[in-house]
Amino acid sequence: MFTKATEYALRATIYIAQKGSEVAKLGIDEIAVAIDSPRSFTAKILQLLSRDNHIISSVRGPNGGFYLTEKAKSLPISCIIQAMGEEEMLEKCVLGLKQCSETQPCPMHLQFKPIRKQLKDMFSNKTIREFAAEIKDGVIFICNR
Amino acid sequence: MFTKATEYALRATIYIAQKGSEVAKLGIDEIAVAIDSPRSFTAKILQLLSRDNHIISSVRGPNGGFYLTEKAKSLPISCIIQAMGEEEMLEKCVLGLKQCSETQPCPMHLQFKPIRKQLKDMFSNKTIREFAAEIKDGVIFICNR
DNA sequence: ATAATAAAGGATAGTTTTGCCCTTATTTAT
DNA sequence: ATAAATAAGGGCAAAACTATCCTTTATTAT
Ligand code: FES
Ligand code: FES
Repeated sequence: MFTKATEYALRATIYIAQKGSEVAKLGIDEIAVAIDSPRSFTAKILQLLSRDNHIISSVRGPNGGFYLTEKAKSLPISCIIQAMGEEEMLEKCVLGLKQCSETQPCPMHLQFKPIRKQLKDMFSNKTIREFAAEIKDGVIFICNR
Repeated sequence: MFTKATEYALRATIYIAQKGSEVAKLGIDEIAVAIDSPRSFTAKILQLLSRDNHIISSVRGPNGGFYLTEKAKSLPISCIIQAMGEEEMLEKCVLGLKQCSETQPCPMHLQFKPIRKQLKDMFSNKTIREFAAEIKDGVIFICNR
């Protein structure tokens, strides 16, 4: 469905939102272990989400690390997908036609459209905070290796 | 959603099912133009669907080409996805956890599962013939460049 | 000030996917 | 038989994706 990079972005952001805070930032090592992802690759992704997209906040130096502001936690999960440049996944034709079109639809369009709509809604209507909250309950996981 | 290879496989198979027959086989050139795909890459894919998976039939030499038997046209579209080795797309965790699990679900599992089910049903319940038939009506397209 | 810490950034390598070209094998038509 | 047509197959190159390593910069604690 998504690239590895986007999967790591989603898992990392949700994990940081759940476990970290401005006064208890999380280091890249802890994050990579927690979400079971390659350390350096994950670092690059967090850099992108932080530097270019301001979804994640980061501070260098001792006691530095990553965290999400309360405002950032209120963003819909779809903003991560956008930041990773995969928003077209939620728009494009399932058969790969140049563009998904109502006037020149592919054979799957009619059935696929409402399903894609549900996906879009799922990513648009729930915030990072809401997804993160579920993990705290202990019946939901961000890693199951 | 799917790789380019699988998109081409789906488009090509549906096109061949609609336009071709045992007495009017389609050449790779016509197919590639019709579905707007790279010729040689598409040839490799048809080879795979033909040689290894017996979804498509092929004959070499003059008047040769590709076609689908009536039996093959009755296969569900999901068999193409399987042949292309992408069946896990319909099973795996949307966040990329090692495995999608009921006992250790990710934060999206509960919402995602029914959506994925609809996708699976769409691919399992409709045959290649049914998707192909829609194109004949002229209001459905397999290429819109 | 200095040293330690942790993210930022740059370079590079490995892998997979996508795409192209050219030769070979098979079938048909003459 | 021979020639022509057409898929099969091998090899390779370009691009995208994934991953690692090392240096630099910023921040904090002492
Ligand atoms: S045209 Fe194919 S999904 Fe809309
Ligand atoms: S565990 Fe993530 S979708 Fe099932």
